Amino acid sequence: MPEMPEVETVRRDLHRRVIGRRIDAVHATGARTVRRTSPTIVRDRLIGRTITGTSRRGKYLIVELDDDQWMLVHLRMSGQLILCDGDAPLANHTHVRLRFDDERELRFVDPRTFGEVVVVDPANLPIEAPDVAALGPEPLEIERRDFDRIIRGRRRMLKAMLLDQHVVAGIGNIYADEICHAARLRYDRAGDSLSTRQVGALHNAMQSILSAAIDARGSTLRDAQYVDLGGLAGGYQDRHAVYDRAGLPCKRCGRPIVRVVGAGRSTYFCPRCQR
DNA sequence: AGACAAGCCTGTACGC
DNA sequence: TGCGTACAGGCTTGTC
Repeated sequence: MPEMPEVETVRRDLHRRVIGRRIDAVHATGARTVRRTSPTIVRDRLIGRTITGTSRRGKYLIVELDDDQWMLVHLRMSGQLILCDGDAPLANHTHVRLRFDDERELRFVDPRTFGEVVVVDPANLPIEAPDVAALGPEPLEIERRDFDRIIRGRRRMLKAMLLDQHVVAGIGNIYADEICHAARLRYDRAGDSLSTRQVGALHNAMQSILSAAIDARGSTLRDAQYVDLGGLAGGYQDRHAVYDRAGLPCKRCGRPIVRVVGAGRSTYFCPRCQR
């Protein structure tokens, strides 16, 4: 499940390996993947373009083109970006292929087809990609004071706010649970019940967990949905303190981790460490 | 064989 | 009434 650390890992790989490459051919065969526009539009906007940079907003990967357009990629649950030789065998569920001038290909592979690829004019972002324009601040950039104001100004559950891309952009189910555990706060604490000190701990946990996850090249779970640009797994899953560890001992206190289900999603936490 | 994994949007219902 | 909030449903396929 690619979240911000996984997307950032792919972005950094991409940045090192495709800057300056020209797109000579485009195969956009997965209509659902390019649903925001169409296969024809995606192809026409990409052919002949040279990649000039990369960036990221939340879980959106941004590939910057020489005509100032952006190719936006969202991996959602099962999307993968793979860079390989143009003659490498095609994986199942390959929906978009960009052939570069050096014969390599960037491929978007996505079994569940929740992910998407779209080419937009960033000057028209609120029109062409309103969801991207509406994203909240980056979790590694937001100041403690601003974070405090947002979190403590609402009654909502802590985890719901961490997951809300308008509040802070890039956190998903795995890191939300890990951050709450590191901050020693229950997932269901109401924002306005937290002290300044507790939100400070949350801010610190958010930045340290996400930074450590980026350093470890992200989390690859048993289903191996997330791999990096070269198809390799990340390393942060071995350091998860709570996620997918129901019944296993808490790494801090030794008591069993509990799994609860709310709104159709699993939450893992330690009832002793998190209050 | 069916539960489960989950991001994100939409629609709906609820409580204060 | 209205706002903020919570959650089910929809979309999807591979895995256990």
